[in-house]
Amino acid sequence: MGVTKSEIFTVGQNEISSIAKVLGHPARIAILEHLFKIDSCICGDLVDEIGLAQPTISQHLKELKKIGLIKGNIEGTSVCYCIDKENWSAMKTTFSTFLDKDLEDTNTCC
Amino acid sequence: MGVTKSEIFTVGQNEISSIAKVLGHPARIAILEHLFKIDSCICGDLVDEIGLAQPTISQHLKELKKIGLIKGNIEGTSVCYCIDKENWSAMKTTFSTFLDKDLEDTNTCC
DNA sequence: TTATTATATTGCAATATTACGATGAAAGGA
DNA sequence: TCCTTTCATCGTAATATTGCAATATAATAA
Repeated sequence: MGVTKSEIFTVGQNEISSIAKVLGHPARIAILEHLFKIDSCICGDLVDEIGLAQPTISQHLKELKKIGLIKGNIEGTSVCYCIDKENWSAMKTTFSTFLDKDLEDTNTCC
Repeated sequence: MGVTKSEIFTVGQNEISSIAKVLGHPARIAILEHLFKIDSCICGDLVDEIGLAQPTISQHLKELKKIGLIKGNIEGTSVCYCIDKENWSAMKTTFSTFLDKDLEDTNTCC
């Protein structure tokens, strides 16, 4: 089927998994790391930097943009992509809350 | 093609994306949350709890086990699955390092 | 206007993922 | 032994993802 049954899960579970899904590709991690590193970017740089074809990079940028982790400003014929720091922080909070679940309990079993 | 070109990315990028990919499904988030909540579990519980067919749950458990986030102990006819806390901590560290990249620089552009 | 540059979109092929019915395997109970 | 319970695996259908060539679009330059 290939279709995730999102409707049977909570909003929170879908939110976390949606973020994780977007982060679940090395090209998108590489893009984000590069954007953090130079703190401003145009798409052409990324094509050279990462080594995938231009349409492929464009597609990955679209995914990152869709969940709001990056934003792009048109500057002449090129586009300046950068991290959306506000959304990045919000995402980090959401994700960290999930990651820190191991701190909440002290029981042990196996 | 559907094939990720892992070889052009760094070990770190592949590591982070691999973890994220596994967390990129709400059923697996739900499983982890449930395991944290009751801190011990058998697979049957998860089938009732989550609402997917038993083979589907089993498949998701396999994915989680493959990257080491959970472990399973056979107990009679059932299996006791639980979080592998050591690996969970290691994963959290890896992931947090990536998430905290926004703290490393102060420049702004867009 | 025409050409150039930079990025987005379309279309498609290859492969991966999700889900589940059917079946298998292993342990315990009757 | 045979049955039941519990979970894993197999096989398969439907859909999603990845990647790229070709093409479209938009802005600027000549």
